[in-house]
Amino acid sequence: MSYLDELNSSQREAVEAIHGPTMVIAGAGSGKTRVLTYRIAFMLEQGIDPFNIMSLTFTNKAAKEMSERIGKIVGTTDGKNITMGTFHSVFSRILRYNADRIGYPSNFTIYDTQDSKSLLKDIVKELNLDDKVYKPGLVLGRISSAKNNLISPDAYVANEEIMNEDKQARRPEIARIYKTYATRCFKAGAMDFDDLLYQTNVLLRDFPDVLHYYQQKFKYILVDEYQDTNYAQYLIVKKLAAIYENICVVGDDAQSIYSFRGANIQNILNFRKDYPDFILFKLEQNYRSTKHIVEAANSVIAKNQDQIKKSVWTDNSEGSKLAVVRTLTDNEEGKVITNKIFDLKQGTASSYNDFAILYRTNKQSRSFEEALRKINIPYKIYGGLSFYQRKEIKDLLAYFRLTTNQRDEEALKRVINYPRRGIGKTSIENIIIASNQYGVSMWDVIANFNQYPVALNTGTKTKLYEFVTMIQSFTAQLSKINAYDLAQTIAKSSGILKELYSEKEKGPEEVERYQNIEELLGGIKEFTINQGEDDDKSLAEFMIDVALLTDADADKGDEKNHVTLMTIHSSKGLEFPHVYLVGLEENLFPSQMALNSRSELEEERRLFYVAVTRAKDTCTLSYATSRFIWGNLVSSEPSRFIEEIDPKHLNFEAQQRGMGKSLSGRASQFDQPFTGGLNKSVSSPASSFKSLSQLDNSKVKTGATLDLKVGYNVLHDRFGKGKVTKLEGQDADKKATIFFPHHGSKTVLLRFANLTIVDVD
DNA sequence: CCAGTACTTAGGTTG
DNA sequence: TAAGTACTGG
Repeated sequence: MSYLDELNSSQREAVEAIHGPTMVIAGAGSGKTRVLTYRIAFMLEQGIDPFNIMSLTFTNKAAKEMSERIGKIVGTTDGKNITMGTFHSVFSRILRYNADRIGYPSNFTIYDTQDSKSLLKDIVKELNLDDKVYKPGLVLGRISSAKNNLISPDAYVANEEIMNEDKQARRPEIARIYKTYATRCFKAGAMDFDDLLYQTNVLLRDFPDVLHYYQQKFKYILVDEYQDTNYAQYLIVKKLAAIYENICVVGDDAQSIYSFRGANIQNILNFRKDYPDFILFKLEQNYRSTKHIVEAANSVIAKNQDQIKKSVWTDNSEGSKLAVVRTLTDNEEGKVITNKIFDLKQGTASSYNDFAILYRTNKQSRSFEEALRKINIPYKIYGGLSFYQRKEIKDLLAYFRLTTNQRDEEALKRVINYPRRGIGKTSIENIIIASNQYGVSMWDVIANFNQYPVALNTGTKTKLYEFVTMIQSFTAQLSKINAYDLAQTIAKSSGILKELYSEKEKGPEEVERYQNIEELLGGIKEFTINQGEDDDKSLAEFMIDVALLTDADADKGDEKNHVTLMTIHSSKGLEFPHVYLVGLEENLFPSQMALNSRSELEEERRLFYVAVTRAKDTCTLSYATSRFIWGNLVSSEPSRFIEEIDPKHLNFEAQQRGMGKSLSGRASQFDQPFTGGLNKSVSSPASSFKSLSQLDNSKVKTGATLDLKVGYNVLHDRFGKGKVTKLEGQDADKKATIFFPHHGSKTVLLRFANLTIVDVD
């Protein structure tokens, strides 16, 4: 029972109330994760079977942290038997078990956002709609919010309010796109991220026996970050908890920062309605931050109208006031903050891990990155392109996806001609047309030409046949060899490894790509054998979760000594001794787009609250009086959020001067107009000369008539001397693959390449 | 097929 | 400005 002694009285009450509906409103830094983990430990101690517990989180990061902490307290065996993870991962597994009920294969693919957008782009084209009006991201957003509110394509058309919204936005065809999109996903045996929640709802709605089974299994349900759940998630939880009502939700309305993508604060109010006899616990003591920080944050959030009343307080020391720093430009902001970090680190013997720079938008990272690099401070930027989104990784994964699910159209489109095997755009379009015509998947078409005739020439059919046979040979090995061996086989036989290897000479980016592939294969190797089970894991098993993984899963235990740079959104749930909250300017934070309505402005304010409460010891606020926005220097006003802080918690620092020599980069370009505009008059005549000289270009190429043979040495205009290694195509399409010592292997069309034969060795 | 250029567009982000 | 895509000339 020793761990219970580590809790304060309200924490302890929240831990011990394991029966019936409970809601825990947990202020920032109030020990929320501790309560959740101890609560589970307490349940097990009371004899509750871990198989009957389900604990849901909103992010991978939170899920991982929770599972580690629980493992430590209750031991790994019990820990493993608890159903724990994000909504998406937990319900994707349940969907796989029951896929046949709703007409999906159990090995359905999960489309990520890129896949969804690429499919939507195709559909917009096929329906002959304007791709400027129906931009993939925007359309996906509409579809996503429909699914999050459990609105099917048919219900969408029938819903007047929604249809009117679309009409007024001059996008009346979204309903049609949605319907086509849903059909295509289904045909491909694929679910997008929103489907994982939407289809779970369908499953639980249409199959009472399935619902009953999971109601009995999950007698105890915990939901973290409840303020960030959307309607689809809310309803799943409500249904599963309907019999036993042992449900505990934990959240903080003041930290709700995802309403822009469907999170619904209403869920907290619904909870009161759904379980009138629920017990409410409030965790109000902050253990993280100094008094100045807690009270500064409180004074700002008090300006919000929509909130559950609570008073967060702390027993910690008073600490120092929040510093407010003003700089002239965004570049100077980078330098000043960086120097402050350097000085504080020297003065306090702390580690660079103790520092975080938080910003509203990802693109603000640039000036800090440059400044940190200049004075050699190690840093790590979170966010941006994740490992699993990189092109080379997605390419190889597409082969894996196709191996486990041939109907996966996005995977097929990605690799059908990568590495190049002479299957062109027109051929692919014809295959898509045929697949729509026959109502089958693209794979069905290319694997059964007899059954589904397509407009393709024999040569292309032969190439497709080879491709199909290759994939089938991979599939045949799924149950025979382990994940790592099959992954290796695919990487080699598909030609991807070779392709990347041959590009390695080109430059550091190509080398990195090759290394990324090696890293992925290494990760699969670890997955295959590391599990300690009797049997090796298969590639199909590896693919189950891969679409749901993020960078947080990729870099394992990276305890390097670095300053952290991230957006405020991704900082939620984290804490740092020293926080630098930068770019505090009107129209940036709060974002210009949030100024239209009170509710949007209040979400920005909650975001500000989240940012300030990440800090344990010091918090520095900074803004620049001018900043480059899309190439123009725009002057800016300090953020209203600074004024909203009770000034007794603030310390306005004198403006920093002479930090760097000259304002570098874009700042000096700003000076140019004042120095006479000379640069302008230099550059434009030069470019007009160039276009004049292009006009009288009358060179004529006759390369196609060259009688080339493999082994000839030839001279190319641009690449110099090289040796012909391969010849293919007829007449106008005749092309040669030539190895150039300085540029690697290139394939050129003879019609265009101005080749001269040097010798015929 | 390759590479250079003209043109477009620009929010925060998890799974 | 910067990055990404579509187009075009060789």
